[in-house]
Amino acid sequence: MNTPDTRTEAATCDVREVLDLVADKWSLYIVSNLSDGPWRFTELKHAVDGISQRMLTVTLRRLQRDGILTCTVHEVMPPNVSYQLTPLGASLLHAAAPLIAWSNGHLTQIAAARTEYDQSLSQSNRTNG
Amino acid sequence: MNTPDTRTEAATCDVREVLDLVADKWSLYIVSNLSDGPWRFTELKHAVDGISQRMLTVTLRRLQRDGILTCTVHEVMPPNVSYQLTPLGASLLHAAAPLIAWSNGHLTQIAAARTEYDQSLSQSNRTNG
DNA sequence: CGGTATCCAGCGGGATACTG
DNA sequence: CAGTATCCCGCTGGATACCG
Repeated sequence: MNTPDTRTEAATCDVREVLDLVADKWSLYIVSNLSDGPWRFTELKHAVDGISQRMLTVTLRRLQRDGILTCTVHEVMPPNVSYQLTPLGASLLHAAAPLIAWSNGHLTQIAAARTEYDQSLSQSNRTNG
Repeated sequence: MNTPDTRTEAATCDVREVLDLVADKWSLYIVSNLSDGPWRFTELKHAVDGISQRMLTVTLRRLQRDGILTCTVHEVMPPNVSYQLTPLGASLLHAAAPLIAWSNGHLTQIAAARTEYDQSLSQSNRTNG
């Protein structure tokens, strides 16, 4: 068992099965929001901007199934359901934190790269007819 | 300008624009493979198991547009095209490394959580009719 | 060798209406 | 309040054929 060096661990096919956890449209938002503690369904719906009721339910179930969060139902009227990260979920958020930070830090750089690429494309289009 | 504490940076809507870089089916594989240095098209096609010619081209163009990698064309016969990470791409891979490592380390735990969840579902189905 | 072009199936996900 | 159910559109991505 060697200690891994600076070399990045390879992303194998198995990894994608797990990366799909956060590779969909909403999971990382939800997990990120739950870092504070338990949230109720409607609170999440307002916090996660633009999510539909259906996708919130679907995504929560998926994350619950994968052991990322727990769903606690208080059977009162009106119903009270709260979601919070499991230790596994917290560790996922912890692992994703550098990538989230990287995203926040490189938004403008990437936007610039896109603009430059698109412009160089339209330039060559004019040149080549 | 406060120094961020242990609290995870929030994933805002902007972030998804960037996370989409790696949230598709193939990007992270390709970026991960390119950590070694420049690769040619066909080499990548063999390294990234299961990818089609079309998806390799599409994904490489997207990553190139976003400034993650560069495409160098040697106009000889037969054609020789090599791809390699930009500094931006290398920093992306660096930021994604913890998440990739987390995925590798929790494959079994997540599979177990899924099995347990599915079994508890079928149990309650039998109970409730 | 390294692409493009075209066609098409599957599913992610939005809108809407209904329920306990 | 916290969901389900249904419909449907668009995009991702696979298969295949052709090109410089």
